[in-house]
Amino acid sequence: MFFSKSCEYALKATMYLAKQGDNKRVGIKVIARDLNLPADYLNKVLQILVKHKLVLSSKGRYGGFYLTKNELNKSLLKIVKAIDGKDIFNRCGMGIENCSGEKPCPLHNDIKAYRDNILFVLSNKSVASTTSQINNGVTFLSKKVQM
Amino acid sequence: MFFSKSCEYALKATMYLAKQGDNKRVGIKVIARDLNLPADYLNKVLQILVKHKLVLSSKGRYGGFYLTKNELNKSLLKIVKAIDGKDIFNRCGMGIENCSGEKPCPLHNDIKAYRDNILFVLSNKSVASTTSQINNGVTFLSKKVQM
DNA sequence: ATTAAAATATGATATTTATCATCTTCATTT
DNA sequence: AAATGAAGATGATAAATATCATATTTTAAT
Repeated sequence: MFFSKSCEYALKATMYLAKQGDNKRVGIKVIARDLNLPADYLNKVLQILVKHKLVLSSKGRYGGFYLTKNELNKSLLKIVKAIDGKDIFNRCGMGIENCSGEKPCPLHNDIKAYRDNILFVLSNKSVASTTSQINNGVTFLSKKVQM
Repeated sequence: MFFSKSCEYALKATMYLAKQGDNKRVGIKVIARDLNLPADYLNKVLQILVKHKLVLSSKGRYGGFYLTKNELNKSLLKIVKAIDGKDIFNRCGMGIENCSGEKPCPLHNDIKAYRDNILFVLSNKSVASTTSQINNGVTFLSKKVQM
């Protein structure tokens, strides 16, 4: 309905890493177990984020995925765009090719208004910003209450 | 990003039929040609709408798909729900199973606001309401300007 | 009655997305 | 240096969605 599954996984995983704090390396198996996600698939997704430098990784023993201050300050929008592509926020809601402000589809203005809004939210929320609410038990990343 | 292709096709086709006016029967080939959509697939989609009584049809020579006042007054939301299912507006944006107001994911409130807005628009816009703007050249259903 | 033109029903194929599995590369510990 | 445990790369499979194709049923005109 909104993001692809890959994108959902990417968001969960980065928020999860953020929650673990600065520079804490976590292996894919642990992330997948805690978030209840298929490990190998999540791995692929994270590798895309690594390529986009939205997540860091180190190989070898005691390696894993992690974030530093730099990654923690990036917006959630960057995660979304890295996985679902740059123009999921531009594509016409009715699938009309050259739908635009000048030549809109019947839903263009309605959809655009609200989309711009969510775009704004995602571009203004940093990965780090989700952590405190999660730690306070205000929001959750999985069915299970705590990890 | 929002609706499935099937749903996009359904919306286009009903708006197209609305534009043709009351009781005007149009065959699938003509609809598909005018909207630039794959005819056989569109056919399948329209048959779902027929089953939901959102579109009427008559078989045989001079048959086709059409709308009456009754169908014209139904909301766009009904089209969407018939094709993409009842709960595309409820499913958690991050894919968390029991995400809810009490136990929200980190994006719950933002996404909910967005979706509620779209839901409101769709439930308040009738199929017929899209016609005049299309006829006035304010909005469009396909690349081609007129049909 | 026959025929033609339409929807309806159904199944096969293709494409996209998601998942599973395996092998390679690399860094760290011993 | 060797062994281990992690990410990285790649390919195979499965599932969901979209598309293509065909045979059947129905209606209306002739």
